[in-house]
Amino acid sequence: MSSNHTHNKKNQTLTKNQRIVLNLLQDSGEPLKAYFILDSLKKEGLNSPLQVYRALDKLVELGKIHKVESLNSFIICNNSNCASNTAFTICERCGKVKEIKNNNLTEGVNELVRENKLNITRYNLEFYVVCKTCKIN
Amino acid sequence: MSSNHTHNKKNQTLTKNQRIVLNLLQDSGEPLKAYFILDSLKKEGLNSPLQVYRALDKLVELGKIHKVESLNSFIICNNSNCASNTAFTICERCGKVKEIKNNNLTEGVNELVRENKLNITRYNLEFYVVCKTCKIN
DNA sequence: ATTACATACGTAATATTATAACAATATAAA
DNA sequence: TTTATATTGTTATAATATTACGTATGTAAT
Ligand SMILES: [Zn+2]
Ligand SMILES: [Zn+2]
Ligand SMILES: [Zn+2]
Ligand SMILES: [Zn+2]
Repeated sequence: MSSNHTHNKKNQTLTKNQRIVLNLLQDSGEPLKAYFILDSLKKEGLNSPLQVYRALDKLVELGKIHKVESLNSFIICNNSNCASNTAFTICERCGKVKEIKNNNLTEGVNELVRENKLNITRYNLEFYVVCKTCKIN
Repeated sequence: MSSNHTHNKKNQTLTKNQRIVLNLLQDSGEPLKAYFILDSLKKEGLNSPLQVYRALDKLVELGKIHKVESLNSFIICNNSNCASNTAFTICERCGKVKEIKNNNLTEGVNELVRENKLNITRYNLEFYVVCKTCKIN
């Protein structure tokens, strides 16, 4: 069923619950809310919020997903190695979220952190935008 | 009672509920949670969550306070004119929150936004740190 | 094999954070 | 004054997240 087979390689160390939650986020690509995940995975055997939250916590810890704080949502990591540092653009009109990849912005932030001697352990940056699609309309 | 008199000048356009919520945040200086604010202001006549949330919403809109998204908390604006752009450091050990003022960092972020041609309407930056006090211990 | 330890699981209950819906009142324009 | 807009008060409810408790499973040391 579904697309489990496409992800087995990467997710082999995960438990069943962690795997099915990750797969859902992977297949969606959008930020999803915990209770939406719960509803979506009832058929896979998830019955309680805690099962979802525990899986989400673990996946966040592993850096495989991120929490979009201002949306109370979780999204698949679109980056190979952002560890616990995250940067997103969030469209104010359509809600579309994009993880900002290894580009000038994240490099620049690192520089700023160095310059300002901030003893940063991690950061979460949320940029609210009007995306290209919404700009046209 | 309390310290209303010290803030009247600034807060004259505000309604009663907005004023007492703002005063509490002003006097505290720390991020406070909505239900803590509610409990604290029962004696001032606030009875329901909605009264607090409505005041908070308005104050955020006016830029007088900010929401610290990852803490579900609200903090007085420590800056004259950050409008809707915010940047905080949050100590991972003691929870202390500082709003980053008009310094290299915020200027640098603005520059990055320009360089990357991001069509930003506003941003919220949360830097997790170990503060000086916690670093020593 | 047995013990100890850490991690994960399942379930129920509860806590925390936030909004919907509706009637009333105040404030500001027109 | 009439009309529109914003704010209030109250009750109920929705949405988000954690505590508590007992069980199971895997791993490593004895
Ligand atoms: Zn990522
Ligand atoms: Zn959009
Ligand atoms: Zn501010
Ligand atoms: Zn600290």
